Amino acid sequence: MIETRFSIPTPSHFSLWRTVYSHGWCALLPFHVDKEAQELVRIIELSDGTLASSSLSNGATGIAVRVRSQVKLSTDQKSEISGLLAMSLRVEEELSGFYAEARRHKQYRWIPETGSGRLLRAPTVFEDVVKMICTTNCSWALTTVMIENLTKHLGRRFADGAYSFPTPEALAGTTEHFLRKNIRAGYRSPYLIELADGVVSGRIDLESWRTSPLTTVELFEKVKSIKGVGDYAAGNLLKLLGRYDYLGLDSWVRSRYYDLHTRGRKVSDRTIERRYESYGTWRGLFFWLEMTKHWFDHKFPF
DNA sequence: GCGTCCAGGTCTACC
DNA sequence: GGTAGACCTGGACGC
Repeated sequence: MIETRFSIPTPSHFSLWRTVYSHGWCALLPFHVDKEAQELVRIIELSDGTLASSSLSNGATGIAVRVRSQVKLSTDQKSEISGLLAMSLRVEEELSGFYAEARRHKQYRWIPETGSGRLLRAPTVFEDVVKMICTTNCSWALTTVMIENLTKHLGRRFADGAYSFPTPEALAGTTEHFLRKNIRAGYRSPYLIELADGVVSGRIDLESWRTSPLTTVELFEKVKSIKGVGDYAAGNLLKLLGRYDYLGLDSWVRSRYYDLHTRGRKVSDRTIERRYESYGTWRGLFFWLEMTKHWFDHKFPF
């Protein structure tokens, strides 16, 4: 095994572990947090099919990256890995406007101070969409089971025994019966096949969403045109595309809101949305960070 | 041990 | 445009 090391420069107000633990993605394979080594680990599949294992930690000049591969990586391959990791960690996302807005509100000043606000995403939109569909209408425990099954049955095995996330081609090459029986994806199975088929055929261009010229409302409708993606999933996928106009309400976050703001009393979604309207296009990000602030009070980063 | 409910919802048919 | 019912799974809960 050949080891390569490099560093990814980070902007001010960047926190690796606030980003890694920004939501549940770090607990879904191929992402894995090695708490003992204090590293975020994942297998990356490069555009030429090469597999590599990347380990990320805090470094003196940014994110310290350690890559293991079976062949010596070319300059282009190292550059591709660096780009994919930087993109997943939202290193280049412009948040100065968001932080300026946060400083205007006493209750949100902790956000720029802690380097919060960057939401971890997968190297591909395809992976994000598949995972988001697998979070719908089930417990988090079942989501982790479905994603683990997907990677282990349809991903590629690296030398260390870890797996990559399946490609659209790998998913499209299965059957609804296989996904129901082996992945435990249930009624989501035909949705996943249809998504993968659409990507493979070129009918659906998911990767273009990250640089889409569409308005956020238009993009929201486009995301929702994917079978299995409704208001909750589309709202949260937009956050991973850098657009924060939607709250992405689900039962967990509603419950959290009731605990924080209404002493446990249920209120309508419209009431929740009204509370954050004044934060404009950043409202979804303020909302999510407020709902999850307590995670870092108790158990994160280590 | 068994039945029911529900969890980080969505789709379709029907009104 | 609004809503009821169906849809996979698996853990929690009550009996």
